[in-house]
Amino acid sequence: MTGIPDTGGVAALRRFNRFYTRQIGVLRQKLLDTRYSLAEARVLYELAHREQPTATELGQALQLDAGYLSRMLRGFEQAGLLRRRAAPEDARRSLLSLSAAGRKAVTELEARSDAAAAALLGSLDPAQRPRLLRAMATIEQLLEPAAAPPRPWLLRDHRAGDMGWIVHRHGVLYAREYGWDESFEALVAEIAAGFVRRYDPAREHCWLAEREGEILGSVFLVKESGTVARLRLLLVEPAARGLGIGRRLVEECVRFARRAGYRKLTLWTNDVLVSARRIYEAAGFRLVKEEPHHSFGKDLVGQTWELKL
Amino acid sequence: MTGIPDTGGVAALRRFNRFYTRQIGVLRQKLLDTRYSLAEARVLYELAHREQPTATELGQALQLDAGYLSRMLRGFEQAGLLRRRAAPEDARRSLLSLSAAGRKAVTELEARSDAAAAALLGSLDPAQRPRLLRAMATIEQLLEPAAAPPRPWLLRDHRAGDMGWIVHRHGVLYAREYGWDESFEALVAEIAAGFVRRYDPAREHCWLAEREGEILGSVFLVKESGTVARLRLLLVEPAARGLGIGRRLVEECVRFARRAGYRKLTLWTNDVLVSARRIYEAAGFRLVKEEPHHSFGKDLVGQTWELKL
DNA sequence: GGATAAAGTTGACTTAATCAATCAATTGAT
DNA sequence: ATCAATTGATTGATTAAGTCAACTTTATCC
Repeated sequence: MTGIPDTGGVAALRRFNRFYTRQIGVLRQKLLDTRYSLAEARVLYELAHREQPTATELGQALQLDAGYLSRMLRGFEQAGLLRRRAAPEDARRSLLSLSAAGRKAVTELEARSDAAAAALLGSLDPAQRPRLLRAMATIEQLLEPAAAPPRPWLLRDHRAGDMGWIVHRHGVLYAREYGWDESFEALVAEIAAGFVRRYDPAREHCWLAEREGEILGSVFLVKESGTVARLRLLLVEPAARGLGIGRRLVEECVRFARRAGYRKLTLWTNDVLVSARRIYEAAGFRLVKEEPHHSFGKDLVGQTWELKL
Repeated sequence: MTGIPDTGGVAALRRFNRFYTRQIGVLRQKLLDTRYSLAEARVLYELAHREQPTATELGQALQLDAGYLSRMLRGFEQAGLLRRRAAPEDARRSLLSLSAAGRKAVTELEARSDAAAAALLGSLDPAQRPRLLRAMATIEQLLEPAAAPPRPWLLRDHRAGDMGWIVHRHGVLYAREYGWDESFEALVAEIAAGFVRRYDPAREHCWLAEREGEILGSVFLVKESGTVARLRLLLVEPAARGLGIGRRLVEECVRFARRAGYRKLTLWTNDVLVSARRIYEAAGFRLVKEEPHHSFGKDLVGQTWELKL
């Protein structure tokens, strides 16, 4: 029965659909005391956000009947909201664009929608707002990955809770991807605790990659000796791989190490971590030592990589 | 400008509303090749899921015009889907209930909705389904806390990633609620790592309270000596307080300690943690020692509590 | 150059939804 | 006990929303 989800999931999904149908109904009410219907408002919105669309284009985007849309557009034109221009290369089509009055109407509608959305958000505990927005982004992303807007990520320094998060994700991901046992998570916890205990801001650093409050990756740079720095615990979330986050984190370490006056940057990893290997190679690291060991419940081959600074 | 959220949030919320309007439109299409409109389908659904409702009750629940609903109900009655019975205590009202044919119609509609929902879920990577459902539950909960269905929680043993999670939440919550610095998070990391390193399953345990994959609380019971056990790192998420999770976690420790043959259960806490104190008192712990100390960037009063087993 | 298709329009129509008026039963105040 | 006010439900009248099919014009493909 693969592909058939459990009944609980179906029921929950349907409940959410009923819930959000009501929710949208409530928001629609706020639109309805304008002179535009929901369909009209959506057409106006699309007109404002597209470059000279054709009627067919709008109809497909909004799943509207061509005849219905045709009349609606004529109405807009008569009301002075819309201008049509024959398409130069195809006289059957008209290129649609809003007039100044049309743009004004859209602006008013947008203001209303903004106000309704802001009211909804405003009614929430500020601490909960990011949770709501993140949940919405998750749903969009899962249901329509292609259309979801690109979300930028950035680097930041560590703060309360980050050490635990790093331990958590190392524990989960290495168990899932390589079957490593709990002793690895314990090791990461010890390293993270040691970092905080002996943290020397001038010579050590921790970076986290974050996207809308969600941590996507992390790395440590710690002092090994006066001239040698060590890169540790490079991690990128599976969902965020391929965005160049790993490369960026390593670059940041190299730059910091240079500036802090280290002569050499070293790191220890294992041969199974192939995508990390590629990042180290690209950053100029050289493999200087390999030796088998038994750790974390597995037979592994440890590798030492170095970069002259 | 408190209460006015940032524009980014408003834009994201509106985008989600547009997105889900389309989403619901797509699902509606699947309903539309039955002989019932969306409004009719919703009325039938409510009829099936309520005990002898009145027309007004339905109208309020679904925000339908009384006249529109009245005609719709007459239609259902003529089609043999609906039976009305005069309310014994108020002859103006009729109690509505589905006939066998009505229940059959609802069953068919439900099957369609189930199929549409299952198809949507089925198109997803199985690993992502819980993420979708959790995101939906989050939205429901945030936007309509009262109506969201109660979600049961349960206790489980620890597994990969849990130690890190526990460190993470301690770090975040004690920083936020009490302003403790990073050395506390480091201490928790050391304790968690030590637990894993020296774990003795017969005499030690870790419990986590979980709700739909989300961790709500945790506690450790560790060996102090042959006859003394120590309760450590009791934590309950702010969003889950008041559900009795803390009490349950402590009870579990006490039960385990008794069964493992310990003579005494001890714990160390700080006087600022007042709600934890109440839990310990209720479980029968006695405060045996208090002493001021300076830790985690604060002046605190440490407390030792004990329970004879 | 003729068949075919696409973009858009129009007429005819059905369904959905709203509003106001109405009626009967009930409630509450005196 | 009586009567105004309220409530539950229905009906008539009307408007808005949406669909379907026929049709015109222009473009495309052999």
